[in-house]
Amino acid sequence: MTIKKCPDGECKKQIMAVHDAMDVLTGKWKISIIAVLCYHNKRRFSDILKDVKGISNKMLSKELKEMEQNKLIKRTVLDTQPVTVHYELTEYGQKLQSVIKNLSDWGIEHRKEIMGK
Amino acid sequence: MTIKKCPDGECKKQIMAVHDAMDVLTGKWKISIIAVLCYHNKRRFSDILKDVKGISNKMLSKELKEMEQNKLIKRTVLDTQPVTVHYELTEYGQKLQSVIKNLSDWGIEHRKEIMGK
DNA sequence: TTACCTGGTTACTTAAAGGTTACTGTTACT
DNA sequence: AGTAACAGTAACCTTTAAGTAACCAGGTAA
Repeated sequence: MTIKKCPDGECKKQIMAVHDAMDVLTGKWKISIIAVLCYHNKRRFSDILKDVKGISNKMLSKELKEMEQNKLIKRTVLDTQPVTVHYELTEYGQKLQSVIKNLSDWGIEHRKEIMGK
Repeated sequence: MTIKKCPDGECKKQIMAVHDAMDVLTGKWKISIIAVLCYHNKRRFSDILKDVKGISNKMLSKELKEMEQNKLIKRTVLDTQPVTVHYELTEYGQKLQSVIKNLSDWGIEHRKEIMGK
């Protein structure tokens, strides 16, 4: 990567786009939820509640709703005895994985840098 | 990218690393500040204040301080008439650019996806 | 009938992030 | 003497994010 001067306006678009992406990833829980859904392709509400340590049902419900609106996950209601609900990453949501990998790689380097290498 | 099952513990490390990276990038202003410092290699406090629209001196001061602690930027006090201070990305901070590029690319796709393609 | 499971919602409270305004100290200009 | 630029600080207030606890509806099983 080289430092490139933005041809006027380009910079702002890029900053907007980064913020769009960040909106989807920020908060205390979203990344953990995405990770769970990477690991177990399909997962029920109460399972995710157990997988993501510390999250409350309120927060989980809220985050899942947001992520569904953002088309990152798909919600499926199953016609079982006590109704169960499946959540899974959409094909599109799975594209986040490379973004997350990238962040994670930098984060690992960062920790080394700060903690003293 | 394929969905890979984490060999136990790997997942948690990755999630931690992503959160480490996010800590550095979240908040309303940090990405804009980094962008400004990408564009003009060196920049004074009052200039950044003008470049980043809407930021207050309090916030700018706070964010710059944090970013300096995280070794992303370098602060240089110049011995001029009214003292001026230069801020610039460290070599290490410049590595964030590929991360930001990645986020931005996904963000652009995301906006298309949500707004209706 | 009472109690429990699932997947939530609602109301209330606390903690963190961010905004606003005013102020400091230094030098220089008029 | 008064004002202005620079790089911040401090005090105070508002907004947003998150936590806690109770509750609800539909169905099951004892």
